[in-house]
Amino acid sequence: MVFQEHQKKITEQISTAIKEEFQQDFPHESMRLETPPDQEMGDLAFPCFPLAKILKLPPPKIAARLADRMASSPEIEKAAAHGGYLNLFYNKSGFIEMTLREIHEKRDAYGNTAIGNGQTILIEYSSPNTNKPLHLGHLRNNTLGMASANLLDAMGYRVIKVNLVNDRGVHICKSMLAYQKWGGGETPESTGTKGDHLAGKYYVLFETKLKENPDLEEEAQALLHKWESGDEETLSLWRRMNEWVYQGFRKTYSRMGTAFDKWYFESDTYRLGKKLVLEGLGKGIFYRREDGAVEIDLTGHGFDKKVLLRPNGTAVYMTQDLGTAKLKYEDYAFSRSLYVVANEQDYHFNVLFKILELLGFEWAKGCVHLSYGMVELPEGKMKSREGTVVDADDLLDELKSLAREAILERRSDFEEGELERRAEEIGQGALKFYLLKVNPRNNIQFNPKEAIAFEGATGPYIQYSHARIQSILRKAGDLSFDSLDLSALGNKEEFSLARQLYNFPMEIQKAAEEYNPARVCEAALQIARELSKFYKERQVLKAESDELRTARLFLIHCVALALKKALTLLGIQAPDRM
RNA sequence: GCGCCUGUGGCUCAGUUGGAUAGAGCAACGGACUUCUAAUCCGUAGGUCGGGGGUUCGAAUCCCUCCAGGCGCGCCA
Repeated sequence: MVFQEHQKKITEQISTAIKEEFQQDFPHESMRLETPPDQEMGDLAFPCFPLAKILKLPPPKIAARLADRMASSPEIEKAAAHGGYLNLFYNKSGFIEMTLREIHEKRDAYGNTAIGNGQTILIEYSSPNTNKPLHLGHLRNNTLGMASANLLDAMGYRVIKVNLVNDRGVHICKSMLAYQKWGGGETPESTGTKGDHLAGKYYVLFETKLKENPDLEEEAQALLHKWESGDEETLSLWRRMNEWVYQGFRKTYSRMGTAFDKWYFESDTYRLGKKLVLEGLGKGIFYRREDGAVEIDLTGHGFDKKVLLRPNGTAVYMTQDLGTAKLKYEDYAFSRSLYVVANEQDYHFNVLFKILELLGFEWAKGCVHLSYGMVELPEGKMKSREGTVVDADDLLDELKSLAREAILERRSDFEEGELERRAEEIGQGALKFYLLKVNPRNNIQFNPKEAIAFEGATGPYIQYSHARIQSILRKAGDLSFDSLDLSALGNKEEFSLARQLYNFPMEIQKAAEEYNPARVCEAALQIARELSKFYKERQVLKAESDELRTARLFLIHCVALALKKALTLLGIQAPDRM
C-alpha cells in the first residue's frame, strides 16, 4: 500500500533524526504517530514523552532539538516543536498528488488490502426461525453481517456467508398446529400474503388461543414428537409451511441485498451434534448422569455444568451448535468462523467454544462470537408475543415511502421507475446507516424519528454528497485526466479533503479488524463534511483556470470513489442522482 | 445473589487503544439559496466524561470500590 509506505518513510526519518541527535535507537516500527488537534499545528505529531524517560530530558527540549534536526524530505516539508510534541507538516502538493493518483489508479479497490489472502473466514448471520417474519433485530443482524463480510472481503479473505436456519423445534410446531386447526387450507397465494407473514400469523394465533386453552401446549409437544418420529403427514406440512417462509425470507433478503453462500438447517445438523457428543462421551470428556443425560462439568473453567443430551437422548441447542461448528469446518476448513449473534447469547458461545476446544479441535480458537447489542424501542423491549415487534418488511416499506416524499419535495423530474428505485435506495440508506453507525457492542435506542431522518449524520447525507459529485462530473462533460496538473491544488479545503482520503484506508482496516462498520460510517461522514465545506468555498466548474478546474474535477472524482467505497462496504447503494 | 456488557452536553453517538483546548448529529437560537443539488454550510448556547479513591510526567481511556441500566444464570432456541 502506497500510503503505508509513505507513513513508514516518515517514521524512519524521525527514527534517523533521533539517532543522529541523541545517539539513541528508537525503531520506527514501535513509533505511533498521532494527529494534532488543530490542523494549523501540523499534520502528524510525534509525542516525545516516552523518549523523555529514556533520555532523561524534558519533552519540549527533545521536540525542539528534533525539529531542528529533521531534514526536509519529499514527504515532510517542515517540522516544528510544540510543547512535548514534534509536529510535522506534509509536503502539500506532493501529498495531494500521491493520494489522488493512488485512489484513481486503485478505483474500486481503493482501501483494499491483501492481508487475508489465502485465508477463509466463515461468517454466520441472520439465522432466523421459520415460525415468524424478520423483524428489526434481524435487520441489525443482517446489516452487521453483510457489512462485516464486505469489510473482510476487502481485506482479501475468502469470505463464506452462512445462514443457519432454525427450522425445527416446538415453536415451529406451534404455528403448524394452529394452521392445522384454524388455517382452513389458506396459502400465500390464496390470501396474497407473504409466506413468512402467513406462518407468523398462525404463531401469534397459537399464543392467543393458548390463553383460553392451556392444553394446546401439550398438543404442540405431541406434534413435535410426531415430527421427530418421522410422521409423513407432519413432515409434509412442515416442509410446506417452511417453504412458504423461505420464499418470504428470500424476498426480504434480496430486497436488502443480503446474500448467502450457504444455508445450514438445524433439522440436518442436530444429528451431527448428537454423534459428536457420544464420541466425547467415549473419550471421557463428557459423562453420563444417573438419569441418562449426558453432561459436561465446566466448573474448572469458570462455567457451570452443561447438559448436552437429555435423559431421553434428544438434542439441546448446544448439541446442534457443536454439530454445526464441526460441519462448517469440514465444509470450508476456515481459519476463522464468526457468529453474528446478539449479546444475550454471550455465555452460550463462551461455553460452545470451550467445549470445542476440550474436544480437541485445533480450529476452535478461530471461532469468534461477533456479539452485538439489542435494539430497544422507546416503549422498551420488543416482544414477539405481545406484538410490539417492528416488522422488517413494514419498516422497509415505510422508509421507502418517506424517501419518495422527500424526493418529491425536492425535485419532480424523475420518471416513475427512477423515483421508485431512488426511494428504495435512500430509504434503505437511512435505515442501514442508522443501524450501523453505532458500535455493535452497544444497544441501539431505536428512535423512529431519527431512524427515518434524511438529514444530519445519516446515510442519505453520504448518498447526497456522492450524487452531487456525480452531477458535477456529468456537467463537466467528457472527462480526460490525461494531462493533469495537480500542483494547482493546495488550499485549505483541498488539502483537508486529501488528508481525509489518505486516512480512509486505515479506518477500513481497523473496521475490519474490529468487526466494527461504525468506523466506516464515521470516516464517511468526515469525508462528506469536508466535501461540503469545500463546495462552500470553492468552485469546480467555474474554477479560476482550466488547470484548476480539471484538478478539482479529479479531486471530487476521487472523493466520489471514497464515498462509494464506504457505502458499498456498508451494503448501501450509491445513487448517481437524488 | 453470581457472571458479562454499558454509563460522555436536554436526546442519540464519536473519541486515534494512556497524550495537546473532550468532538459530531438532533433539538434550541442567530445567519447564508437569481451562484456546480440548501438532503448543505457558518455562528451562538450547552460537559465536575455516573460518584469516590488510586496508578504517573499525563486518565473519558488502566486498577479498586460504590451507584444506575441492559443481558444472562433451562434438560428453550
